[in-house]
Amino acid sequence: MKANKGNLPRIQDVAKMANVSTATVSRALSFPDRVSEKTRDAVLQAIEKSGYTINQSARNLRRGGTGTILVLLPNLANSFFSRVLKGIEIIASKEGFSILIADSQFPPIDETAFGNLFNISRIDGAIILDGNIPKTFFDRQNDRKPAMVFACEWIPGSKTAAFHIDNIAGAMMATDHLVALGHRKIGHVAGPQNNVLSRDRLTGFLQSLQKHGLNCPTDWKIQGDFTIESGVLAARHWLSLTPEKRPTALFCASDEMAFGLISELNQNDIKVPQHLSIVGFDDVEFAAHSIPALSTIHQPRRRIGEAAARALIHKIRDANAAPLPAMEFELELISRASTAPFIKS
Amino acid sequence: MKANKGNLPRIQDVAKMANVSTATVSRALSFPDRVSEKTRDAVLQAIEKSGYTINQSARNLRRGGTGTILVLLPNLANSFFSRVLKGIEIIASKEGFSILIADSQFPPIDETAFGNLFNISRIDGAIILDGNIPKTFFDRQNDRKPAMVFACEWIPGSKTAAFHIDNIAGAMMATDHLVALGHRKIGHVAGPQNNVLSRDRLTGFLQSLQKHGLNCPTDWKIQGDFTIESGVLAARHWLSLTPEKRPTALFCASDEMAFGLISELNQNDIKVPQHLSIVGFDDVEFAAHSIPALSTIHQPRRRIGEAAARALIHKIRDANAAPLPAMEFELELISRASTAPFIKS
DNA sequence: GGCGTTTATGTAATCGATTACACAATCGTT
DNA sequence: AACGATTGTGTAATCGATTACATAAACGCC
Repeated sequence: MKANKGNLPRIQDVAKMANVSTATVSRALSFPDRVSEKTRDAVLQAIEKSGYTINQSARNLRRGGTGTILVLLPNLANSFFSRVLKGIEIIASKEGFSILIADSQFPPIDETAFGNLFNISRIDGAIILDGNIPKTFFDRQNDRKPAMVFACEWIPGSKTAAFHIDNIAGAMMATDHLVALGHRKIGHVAGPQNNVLSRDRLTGFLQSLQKHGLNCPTDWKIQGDFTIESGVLAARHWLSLTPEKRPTALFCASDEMAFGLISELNQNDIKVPQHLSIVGFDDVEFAAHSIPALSTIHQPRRRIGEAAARALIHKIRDANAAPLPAMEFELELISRASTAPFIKS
Repeated sequence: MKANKGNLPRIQDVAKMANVSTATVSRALSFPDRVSEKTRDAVLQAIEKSGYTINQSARNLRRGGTGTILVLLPNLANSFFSRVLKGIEIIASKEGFSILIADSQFPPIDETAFGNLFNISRIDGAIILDGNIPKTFFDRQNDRKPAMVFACEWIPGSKTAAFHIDNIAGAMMATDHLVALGHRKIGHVAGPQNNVLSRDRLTGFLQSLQKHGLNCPTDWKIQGDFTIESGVLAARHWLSLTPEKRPTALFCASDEMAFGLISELNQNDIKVPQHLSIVGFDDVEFAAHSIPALSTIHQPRRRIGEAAARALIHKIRDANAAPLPAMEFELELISRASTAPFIKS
């Protein structure tokens, strides 16, 4: 009944109520089948009655963990990532982990800040959604590093487990779709140059073209950076081409860019899909409701987050355990109103 | 040089290196002016050389805190909230707190889950972005509760500090804008019924109308719930009215709804702003790039998150300290292309 | 019935930092 | 010079849960 000064019941209080030792209470919680059914019930009842909840700091201290995982994302204020984050959150909270969130790009962090984030005394592991973190960091093998997994992005050649879709396949699906609609002059708005996603999506785009015996002049490969603004710039580039030299369809490496592109074209009285077909990538929230509704490649963002979190926690709990089996994330081409059959003019 | 088995330097290792006691090391870190300059330097140097970092679990256990704050938001996969979250994250990580994120509405949580989240042995405090959490929870005064502040939303009548814009003023600005453009038949697409933001925005809307001697028939008050989909439904409602009985302008309580509304109207060959002017609320990312670009009310989401986090941490550090002074968050009417002067037809 | 095994539980050391208390050295004042 | 106040530092208890080790009881088998 009476608790200690801090007013919160401790394991001792529960032990007293249930007439057992603290060790037994601890075991009843951590290894229920190590105690007899009778005592387990008594303990659970005492816990119920006292309103006891475990003191995580004490447990973490004793167990040598921190109970928190770091989620490093390029930009939190981006709904693409917040969906993934949601998947992570679902698993993490179910498993009793807190989340430490950090943006790597805004504000940009330097390597020292980086070391602080990854400080093993603060976190048990990290989920990294940014393939552009300093490589030197990963190469350091001398000191203790927390468990890590990648999600969505990754570092090519790294042995760290990575959870992401097959971006090459996705880009091929998108491009195939345009070809199937009869387009032969197809361009690409690419993501940032040093990014793995951009690279793979470009590769998939080119592979699809090659498969169909098409090619893409330099003029039709437009450099972007995934942002709406770069989509606007891409539109200006397209507009700057002489009309007969314009592609009739564009594959954009992100929905955001497609969005900015369409917006700017609209300002200049170019209609999508009548004058130009456009496919995006990601199927973000607004894709279904933009004008016109955007054809795009859907990827299961929440499931990716969940898978990454599960794998990380698995690794944290047993560093030497076999990694969870690799996962396939299904992709889907969502054909909406921004793409239409090519019509000879 | 040699560390303990776990391989991480502890405060003892630092103490030994600096030839002082652990107490002194601890003081050098927590109360730098309680130790002489000479020893402080020695300690800092030892810390530097050993790469020592504090073990948060141990500190938390001893100090009786958890070092984590709960952020409760209605839906993480919503860029409005993720911007606020970013502000929170900036302050929290600067102050050494981890964040535990929870969605209150998706998946919905019951009162038990709620109690678990707010368990004081897991968190030091909470920032609540959802005004719809169970009232009974707040009324319980018997047991220990963590420190709390509201952000964006709040519970009317609650004494808990709340950080949010003046929604009534914002709604008035939006409505005044439509009136200034010459509109006299103005409708409103409201947010969910049990929501404080909806309520205040409706109030501001009505106050503006009254100020200008206008009124709003029931038909022109359309019930929504802040989502894109409910904007689509609002469009259908508007379309169902006989043309001469339609409002010529609508104030939408959220940008999302305005977005869905415009999208659906567009499907039905109604052009914004030629046939109907529309103002939104929040100035979310895509507002500037939708077609047409959306006129809306801008609110400083990140600053709200920062202010809330600062206030919460202040309260956690000293429960009895005077609360930080209330803040004013500036609002701004952003006039874009979705609103146009009323033209007699 | 006796002995090895399994099962259930208790005792007490331990994780690493903080801080109450004690003590010594230095300072300021008259 | 003597005494109280101040400053700087060390010793050791403490936060609460976990777990290695010990022990006791119950079981199984010949």
